[in-house]
Amino acid sequence: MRAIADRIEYTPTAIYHHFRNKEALLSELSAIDFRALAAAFQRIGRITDPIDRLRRIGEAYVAFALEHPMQYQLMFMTRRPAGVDSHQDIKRGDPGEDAYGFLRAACSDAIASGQLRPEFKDAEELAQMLWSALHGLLALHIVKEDDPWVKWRDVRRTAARMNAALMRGILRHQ
Amino acid sequence: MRAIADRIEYTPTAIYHHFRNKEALLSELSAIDFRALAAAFQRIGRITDPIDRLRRIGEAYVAFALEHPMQYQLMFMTRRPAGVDSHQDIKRGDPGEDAYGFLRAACSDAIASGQLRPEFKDAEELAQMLWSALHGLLALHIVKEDDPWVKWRDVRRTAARMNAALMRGILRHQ
DNA sequence: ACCAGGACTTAACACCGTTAGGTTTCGTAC
DNA sequence: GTACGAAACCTAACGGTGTTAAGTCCTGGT
Repeated sequence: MRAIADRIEYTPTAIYHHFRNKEALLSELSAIDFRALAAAFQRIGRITDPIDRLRRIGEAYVAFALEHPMQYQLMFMTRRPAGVDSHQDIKRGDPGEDAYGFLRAACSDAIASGQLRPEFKDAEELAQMLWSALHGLLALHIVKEDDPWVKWRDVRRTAARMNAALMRGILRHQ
Repeated sequence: MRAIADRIEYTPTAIYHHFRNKEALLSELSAIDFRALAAAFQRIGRITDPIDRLRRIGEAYVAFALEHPMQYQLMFMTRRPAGVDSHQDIKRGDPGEDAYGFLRAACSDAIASGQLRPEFKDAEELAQMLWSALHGLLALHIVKEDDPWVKWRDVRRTAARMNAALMRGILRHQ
């Protein structure tokens, strides 16, 4: 808070007239970033083949994380302590919902298209699986970037291979 | 540090006679946990089929993370700020190396067995892919446990599905 | 008996998020 | 034109954090 105050050339206390506390400020920043991710997904549009759409979502997700690593950490790698929402918040839709909803919809469409193996019939579970896999690569790369015992390969390439393998693994044919 | 001091009924400063600082203490705790994970992997043994071995490693990894979530966070979800090693440390093998090495060896064997698709010929990359995918699920589940916009499915089941899909996706036949 | 060194403590430092209380600024109503 | 209320902002301080300087105590070896 003091560092921010210095940067904006105000007193630390000034910030508290605009945000309830540090957590509220970070939540707002995180919400902005979530809207940016949702916008990036929206730009993909409703590609008719849901499988292709899933592939594109994966690519866009990796690109976003690599282009905005700090934001990515804030959004997906720090626990946000369950907003107490002291003065009854409008409780408007969580901004994370949009991006996740876009992925879930694509998963739902993919299931409906009948191209997936029969064990994949829960869109929520499928979405969590695909999302998590890519997240793991990005998160580990950030956290264990300079751990000597892992010689990191190019993340973009590994992510592409992972995405391809995962897609092959869930598809009914081939 | 003060909380730890309270628990062990010593003064905070007493800790500094055994550890250079908080980071050194956490590093040591992390190292202990890494040795425990390596031991769990060692217990799997050298199953002859490397594919089966990879599957078992994945299961053991998930089990470890779910049984020791705090330790998992310390090991894989917090950045450890590149040990400055002021007074020349013995630089003995990083304890994380053992567990990761076990996985990498299995990947190497899998590649050598010729059962994998031709694009997978880098053991390091393959290890990072398989490890990351499972890590992502576990990490997101911890961080986004009570975010309202994700209805989390049973992690163990999702992990099993992910593992299976990933294996199918890297295998040459089927 | 001495003393070197380890184990431990007291007191304090600088930093952090946060708050109580006071001051300034400014748009609006009379 | 003045009064007023609210917003914007500041000073000073609180309690908490990791950390350190300096001193005390205890113990084992010569």
